Amino acid sequence: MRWDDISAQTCSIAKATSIFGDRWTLLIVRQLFLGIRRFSDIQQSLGITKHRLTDRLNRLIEEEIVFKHLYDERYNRYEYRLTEKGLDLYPVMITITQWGDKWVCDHDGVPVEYVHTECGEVANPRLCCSCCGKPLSLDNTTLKVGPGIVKKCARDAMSDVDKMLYGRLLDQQEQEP
Amino acid sequence: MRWDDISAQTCSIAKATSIFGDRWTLLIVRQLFLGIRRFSDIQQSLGITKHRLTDRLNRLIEEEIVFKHLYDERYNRYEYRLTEKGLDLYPVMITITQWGDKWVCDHDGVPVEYVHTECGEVANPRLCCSCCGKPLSLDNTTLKVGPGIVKKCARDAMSDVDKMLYGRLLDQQEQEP
DNA sequence: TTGACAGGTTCCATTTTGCAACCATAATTA
DNA sequence: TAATTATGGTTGCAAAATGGAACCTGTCAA
Repeated sequence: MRWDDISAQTCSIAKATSIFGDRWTLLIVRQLFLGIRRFSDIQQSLGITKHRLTDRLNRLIEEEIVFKHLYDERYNRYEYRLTEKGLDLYPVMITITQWGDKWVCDHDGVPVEYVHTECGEVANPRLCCSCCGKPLSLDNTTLKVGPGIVKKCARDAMSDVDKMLYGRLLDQQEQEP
Repeated sequence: MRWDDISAQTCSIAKATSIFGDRWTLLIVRQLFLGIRRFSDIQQSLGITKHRLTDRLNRLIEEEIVFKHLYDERYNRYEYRLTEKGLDLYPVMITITQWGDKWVCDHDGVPVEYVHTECGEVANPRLCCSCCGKPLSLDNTTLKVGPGIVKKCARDAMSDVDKMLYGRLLDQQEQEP
């Protein structure tokens, strides 16, 4: 499978991977969240080559995750900022951080903590059900095929990849309607 | 910066990126979550070459995210399963899926939905404060340096990368104790 | 006028990936 | 019994992505 074909898949993780599945992109986004926005600051703080950084930033701009903001008209200087689509990656950054904090952290402990300003406490974010508010886990959730697959199935437009990925789920749901 | 140096950083996102920052690893983990566990099934369903899949699975085993499980003694056949460390990636998978569903989904709609079995509804998972239970967002959270940085700072052991990343946060907190 | 800085681009070597062929073991079929 | 198939790989080479260093352009500051 070629790289372009991955982004063409129905799966949202595949599409996200086609954007972030490389050495640098997620780290660049992290810098932007931390307020490191200028080309040279990002470049030096990451130790990425200018070449690669130019490339990745352009990709992020193409994907409308980042935009260039003129912060100094006299000098014609730009900084890179997250769009709404980019800012929406906040939960992803948080869950990755938490996984890393738990499993790959060094003995000194967690490097940063999230504070919930409304209650003033360290937040320790966790995923909850938007309906009843209770915490979600692997044990109390199941997967269900959504409209994206149901529609494709109805008009016989499922790709081979889709069939392998979601076929089992579809079969289950057809048996117990 | 070389690839090995990235995993040596204090930042949890950097460490996670050093594991998942490639074309395939996250997609392999997705297959495992979906119950696609055998070498040839993963290989065919992803369109990854055997070569690469061997490589990535071994890396995941090294990182103790995946382990080999003998499922047929007669044939000496193994399947790949997620360890606790691997299963703990569930929130990451969910938040990435949600981001993808919102921003890069095709017009047919969401491919899969998460159902909360306790309340029976589609879950639409969101991050909440473990202390007060209220939803978290970029607007109601702030970052604070944790023990990992405080300790390194105290014994003057912050790397240059750490200083650039967390220096600003540290300064802020020293000013307003 | 010289130097420095921000923000790149160009060129080439190195590393990572993709593709195809091959291999070993065990089971199944002819 | 011999040939074929399935699983789970390994090997070798070409193609693509990445890293490193040098170079370029526009602006300002000394």
